[in-house]
Amino acid sequence: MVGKSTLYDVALKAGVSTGTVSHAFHHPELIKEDTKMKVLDAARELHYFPSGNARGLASGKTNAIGLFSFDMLISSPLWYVPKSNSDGVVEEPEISTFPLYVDEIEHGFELECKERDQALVLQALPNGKYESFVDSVGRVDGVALVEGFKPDIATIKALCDQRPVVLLSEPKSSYNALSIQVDNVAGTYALLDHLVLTHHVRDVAFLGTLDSPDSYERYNALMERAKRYDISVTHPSLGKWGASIDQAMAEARTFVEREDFPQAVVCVNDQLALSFMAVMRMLGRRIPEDVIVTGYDGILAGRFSSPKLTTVLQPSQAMGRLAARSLIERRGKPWGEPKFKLLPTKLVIGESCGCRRPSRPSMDRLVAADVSWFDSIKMRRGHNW
Amino acid sequence: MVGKSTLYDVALKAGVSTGTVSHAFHHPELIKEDTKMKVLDAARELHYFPSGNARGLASGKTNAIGLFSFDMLISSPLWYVPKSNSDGVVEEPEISTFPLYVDEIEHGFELECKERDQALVLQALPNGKYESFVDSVGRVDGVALVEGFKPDIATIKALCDQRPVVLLSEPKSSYNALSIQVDNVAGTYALLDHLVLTHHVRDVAFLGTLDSPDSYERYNALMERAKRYDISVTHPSLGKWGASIDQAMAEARTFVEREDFPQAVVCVNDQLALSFMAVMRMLGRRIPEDVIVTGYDGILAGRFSSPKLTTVLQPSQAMGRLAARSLIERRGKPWGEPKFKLLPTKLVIGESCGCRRPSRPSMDRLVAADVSWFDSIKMRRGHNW
DNA sequence: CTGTTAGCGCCTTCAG
DNA sequence: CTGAAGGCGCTAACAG
Repeated sequence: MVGKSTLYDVALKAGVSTGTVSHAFHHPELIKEDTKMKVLDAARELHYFPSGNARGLASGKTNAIGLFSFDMLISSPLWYVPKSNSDGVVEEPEISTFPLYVDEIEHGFELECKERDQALVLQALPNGKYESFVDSVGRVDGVALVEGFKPDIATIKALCDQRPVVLLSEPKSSYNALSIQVDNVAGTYALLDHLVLTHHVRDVAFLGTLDSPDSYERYNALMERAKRYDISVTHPSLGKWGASIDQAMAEARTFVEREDFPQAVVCVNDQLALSFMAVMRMLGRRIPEDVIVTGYDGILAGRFSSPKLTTVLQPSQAMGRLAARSLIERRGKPWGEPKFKLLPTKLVIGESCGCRRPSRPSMDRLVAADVSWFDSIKMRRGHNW
Repeated sequence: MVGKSTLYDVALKAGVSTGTVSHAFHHPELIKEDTKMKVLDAARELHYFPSGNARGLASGKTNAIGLFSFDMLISSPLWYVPKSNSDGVVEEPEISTFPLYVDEIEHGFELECKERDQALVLQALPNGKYESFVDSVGRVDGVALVEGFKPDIATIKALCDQRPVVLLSEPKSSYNALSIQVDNVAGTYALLDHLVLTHHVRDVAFLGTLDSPDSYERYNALMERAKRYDISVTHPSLGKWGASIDQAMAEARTFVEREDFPQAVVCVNDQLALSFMAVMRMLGRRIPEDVIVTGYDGILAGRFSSPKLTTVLQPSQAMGRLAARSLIERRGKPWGEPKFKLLPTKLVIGESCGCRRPSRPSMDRLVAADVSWFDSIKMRRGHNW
């Protein structure tokens, strides 16, 4: 009863051989309808759940693809912390979360898998932990690695020769993998063009550490474009910004008092931009009147911030979908050569750059704007409302 | 080079036996430091990735837990479709998504797995497809099933005797599984109390099909509580609401013209509530002036809708976390008896019930309200800003 | 059409 | 401390 039954049990019960049982599942056309039914019935009665491991081992594939990240993927969301109301009515017990950049990638990945009926294994690997990485890789037919991975380079390279690998947010490489990246350069150019041409910005600071390919590209592109307008770009250190809110306030205080405090602050991502805006506000500075702030990524929270964040939007979901699709289509076959795909970015004008928007986004716009919104809602529970 | 190397290759290269290699990985204390290093080096040089399947087969565990849903999990999000601006400035290329109820559950599940360094397999199963279900189960040591599953009852029951199973949004059952549900009754009571006592509602309609344990409970609780106040509850059919927006408009039109059109509409979930509000608005009705609308779940979109949605909030993330944690702690061992856990709900007052809020939620509140928001942001990229 | 059998890659006693 | 060997549950030839 409690014991798990195996293929042998099924064969025994059905009075056939194991080969036949296997055929009944995978090559039903090879056996008689009659015996097939016998087998299926037996399996059902025994509550037979085939072992995925044994299957995989025998057939040489795991039948699953992976999305691994070495850092904080799936992790800390952007909290929305409700304050208890002045009249005491509202006191929400659970904090809501805004999906971030990697969440969107992940979501796209999942959507694609779901639509293709693919199993997906998600794993967050402790950064730099060689063994866990090596371990996990053996569990999937192909894997997408999210930016931030820094295990042994040679290992990654070898992996690319053994199975299909997608490198997300990575520039063109010499690995036999598919690297997918967004067009940071075009996005940055568009951003600076807007700041300069529309808002007459003459000096900007780039905020954020250069610790990923994206951040490098963004910084470099900004420097590059700045030459064209002959404007200055500083890159002030954030110091202990991330240590605590007090530390961030301290850093911000020194920053605003510098005589080269800029007209515009280009943050390396939306999270930083949002927290920077918040801290500025706590210091009594207004945005965009006192300082213009922009971000990168286009996360949902930025559309509901006040002021609405001007940012360089990335097709994060599309990125995730593309990764999954590519992996699935390779069916375990590694790329024989380096591949590269550049996804477009798009400048999204908010209010934090000084533009005025007609109104705050509201759910009114949802339906009014596009019926597909409605269609998407109704899908969820199989039209059962 | 391209061939995947196995344990044998490593043994050969290290000049030891396969058993020793295995020991080097799993029982290093049993072998000499010296030979261990030899093995590890060999493995590294060969870029040896152990087969998860073989490991699992030999050790009898998959080392992963699953989150399965039989329907639309991970699926259609609530789109935010940006309209291109009147001044033509904004034309956002990608639609953003609001996470829904199941997304929050999933997120909690993932967070818990990540924190515990657990691999997680996600799979959306075609509803009622017995085989794919049976297939997928063999890939994990334990599984959480999201509401909406309707495969062979006996199969589920048998599964519960073989591995740990968590049933989400399911009432107490006789299965040897852990069922987790939210307190719909208390939530509904609180909701109706508020509507009656604060807004003097005398008649309400319950909107939504009764096709899940939660929906039944909500409806029943509403009926029950209504007795106490001696008010009437209708349950109008939504007809082809989900078919298209035109159909929904048509349904809504007949509904508003009924002479028993109620003061308040209690929708079975937030999505329905949001789309109902949208459709009402398209028909020229105001909310809450013309009709009060409420939902269930407490999804993020409802906090940014206009008017802000009054709803019965569920601790969805906590539910996901609890499921994952329970599964991990069982380590493949099935529950020997039915278990049940009831999670609390909380009435969240918005504006759609007629209450007035001091202000629209804005990102200002984020920091002002709670420093933990800041802390949560900074975590993301390992403090590297 | 069905049965037989040899692995798949690894782990784990059990000898040595 | 290390090597040898059986077996985990299933698939896929290959016979019959």
